[in-house]
Amino acid sequence: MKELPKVYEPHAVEDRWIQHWIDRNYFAPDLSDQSDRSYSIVIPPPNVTGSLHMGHALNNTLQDILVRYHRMKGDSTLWVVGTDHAGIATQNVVEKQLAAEGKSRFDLGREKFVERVWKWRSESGGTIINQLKRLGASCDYANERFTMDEGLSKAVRKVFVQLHREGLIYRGLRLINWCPRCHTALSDLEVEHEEQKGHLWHVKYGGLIVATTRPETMLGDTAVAVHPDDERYKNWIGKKVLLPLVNREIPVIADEYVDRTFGSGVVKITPAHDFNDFEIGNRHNLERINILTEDGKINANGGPYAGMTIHSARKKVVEDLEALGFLEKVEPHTHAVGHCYRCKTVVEPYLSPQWYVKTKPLAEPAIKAVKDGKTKFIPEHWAKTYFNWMENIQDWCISRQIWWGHQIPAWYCDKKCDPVVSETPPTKCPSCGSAELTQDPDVLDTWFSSALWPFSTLGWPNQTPELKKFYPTSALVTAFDIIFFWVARMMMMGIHFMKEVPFRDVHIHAIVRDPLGQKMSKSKGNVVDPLIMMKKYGTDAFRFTLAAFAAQGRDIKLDEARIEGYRNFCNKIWNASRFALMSASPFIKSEEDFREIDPQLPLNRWILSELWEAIRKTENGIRNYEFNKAAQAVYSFFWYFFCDWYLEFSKTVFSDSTEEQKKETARTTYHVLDSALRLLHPFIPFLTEEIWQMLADRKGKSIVVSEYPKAGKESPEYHQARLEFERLIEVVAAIRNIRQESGVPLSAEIGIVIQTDQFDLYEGIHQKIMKLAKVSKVDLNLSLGEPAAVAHLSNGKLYIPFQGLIDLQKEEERLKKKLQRTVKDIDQLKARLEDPKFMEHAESGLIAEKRADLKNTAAQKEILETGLKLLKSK
RNA sequence: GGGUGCUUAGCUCAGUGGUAGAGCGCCGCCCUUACAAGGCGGAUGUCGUAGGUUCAAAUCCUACAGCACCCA
Repeated sequence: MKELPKVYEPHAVEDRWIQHWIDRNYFAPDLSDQSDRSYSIVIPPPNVTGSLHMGHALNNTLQDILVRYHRMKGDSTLWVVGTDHAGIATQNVVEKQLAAEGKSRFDLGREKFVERVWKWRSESGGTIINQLKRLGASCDYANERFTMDEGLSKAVRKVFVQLHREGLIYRGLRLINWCPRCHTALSDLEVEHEEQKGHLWHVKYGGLIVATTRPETMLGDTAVAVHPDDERYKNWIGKKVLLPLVNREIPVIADEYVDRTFGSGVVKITPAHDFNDFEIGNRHNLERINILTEDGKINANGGPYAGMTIHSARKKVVEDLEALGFLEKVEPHTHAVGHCYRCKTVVEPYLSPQWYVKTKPLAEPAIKAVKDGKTKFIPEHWAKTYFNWMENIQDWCISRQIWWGHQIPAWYCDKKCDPVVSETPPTKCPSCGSAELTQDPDVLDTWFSSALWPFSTLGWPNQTPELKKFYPTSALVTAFDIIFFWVARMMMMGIHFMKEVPFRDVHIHAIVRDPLGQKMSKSKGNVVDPLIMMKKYGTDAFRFTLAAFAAQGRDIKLDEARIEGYRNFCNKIWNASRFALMSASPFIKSEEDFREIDPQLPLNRWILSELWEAIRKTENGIRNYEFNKAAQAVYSFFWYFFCDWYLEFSKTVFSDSTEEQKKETARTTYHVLDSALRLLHPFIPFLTEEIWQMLADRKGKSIVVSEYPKAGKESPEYHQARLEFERLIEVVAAIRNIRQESGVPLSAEIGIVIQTDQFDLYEGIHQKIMKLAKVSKVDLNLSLGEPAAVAHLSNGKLYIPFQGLIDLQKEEERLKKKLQRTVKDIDQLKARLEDPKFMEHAESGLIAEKRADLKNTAAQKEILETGLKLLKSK
């Protein structure tokens, strides 16, 4: 007999097992496996600067459930882990460190700065990986990847060069989104639009009134535009107006783009500082006047305003306009302003030469792949979001003016020939032969390398066994907010370079929100730290909570009370196991005693059949990404069927049965517990391993690589056992109800009588009724000698003779309450069955069902009325 | 402006055509030798509003309201 503490203490257990699993290499894929049963997932690589937040916790818990499940199913399973170099974010971190030392990156120079980032990475970059381990994530840690690894960098260069050769990467001078703080271009996606209260200034341009939200950009105006059909301004088209303050003559042009209803219907055109204006400028061949520096200050083109920030220039321009009488009026106005997704600085449209990916040719096959079902979104409706973006995709600006990242493999010669794009540094310019070559100083967008993640991590461009076995990957698990950033781009690159989609399934899961439903963010200060939750309630309980919350199509408002509830569940598992070890272990010698069982007792057959049902439901849930359903199935099986009923019933066997029956029940207890642990293991890895090891000498094997439980076939005998236990539970519940509601103290001994014509159903279960319902005597079909409390059973009637124990008043109330409900039910059922339309249209099975319901309810009513009569006769 | 999702018990959420469910909380009774982080019993809902389809609607359709998010 083994003795365990009463309360489960998770922390020591968690630390011990994760290390054990890693040491034993359980998470490594089996490449020698010759079958084609493989399962692979690549982790959405967390930023190397990151630390585990709720989004990671949920994302990786779900992946781990999938991966552990498939590993137990015997699939050759690989979960690729690694981090993303997170160009701008990481550079910001190190620049901040430098700033604290009073230095900038320019003081160090590029080479020294990059060295410094690498140093930072080797010291602090492992944080999030360690946190993943604490979460129990069963990744292949032995083969951790990093987007700046030599192998992955080689893939990046190869992709760049090939796309360039194919004309899918080009360099162009266009407007880009410029972050004046990060000093770099951003892609459209990296700009977050936010509604802001601003003003609409109405300014006199000669005889015209122009409405603008950004008066300072007038320094770069090269036209004003009206709608060609706008009668008010027909005569102005082709004329010139004088730009105030700047005193430059600019043309009045006509363009369909102008919204006649906005402001005065006349807009200023600043081709170098507004995306729409840029397009208009191209159409009308307008001059582009850049008025900003890279710091976001007014440059020399701004005349007297040069050197001012945008903000102060705006203020001064407005003041000057007003002073000179050019300001017609000012209105409050709300408009969307773009901010840098990394540092939240307002971004500026800025004219600058950058590298682009021509996305349309890549997007088309990526759209088709989803339409053809080669990749499936789960839930399906996210495909719409994907299509919507892909079908309207813009060319992707991939160059960044920072130092940390993959430097663009393009070189320029001193003669200004076309750039040389090459995987290795060229020695001379192929056009002019010059050996004076300088590499493009820019680096690539971080998402460029993440787009290659599903194949670059598997060794591409080398044809490795991993690539062969695990590409395409089985599933990608992520949140909706990076469908564009990442999922779509992986689709494009994967299909283009591998000729095959990067993953079969894309499961889009919820976003974790705070209790008020707001997105968690550091700036709002509403973040719940998963590490604190894990510490407070145990990692297993925390993981189970996330799974239980992970219903498709709804965000998660994290409620700490739920975590506490599942902490209690873990404790329940612990104590049920404790009981099993105490009561059943004397009958168990080894695994052999409970691995295969063929029980004869209905009790044991019944729990097996419930176990199988739970296995089917859990497995279905996992396979369909319905993690909440899977969690619910395994939770209710364990707590309700196994603990509340089976273990309680088993006590009657252990206290009063033959040795043979005890042995069978012990073996079943172990078998069911062992299976339940394996069923729970993908959700609750640590606790299940701990107990699984206690059940028997596992000879060094781990539950991690144990076999996933299988649902057995339900024979007629098992079905019979199930019916018997449904009856039994019904009787016990009825007795308990009477006891409690009619005020019979637990200490009081009561006897019961069951009247039934299905004798055999109740014959064998007296002991169990007596034990669970605290009954001292059960008689079958005995004629009643005295008045009794009554209850209806599916196959008979239950009587509890008053014996002076039942509170008559309370019993009357109980009966009346029940009767009331019965009468209501009968009325409803009758109305249904008497409705000719219902009888005409409803399926015959349903009608039969309703008839049976009515018969049953009528019998119930009858017995309750009998009960009331008995009371009166007393 | 275009789009998506949500609105069910006090709270957090399941529930895609047949008499509304779970956890937590609440009200009783129990320290019954696995577990008080527990056991047993109980109460609780015009399923956002208004129409429509249907024999039958939380569930399908339409409109509206509120909330959240995405895109421009």
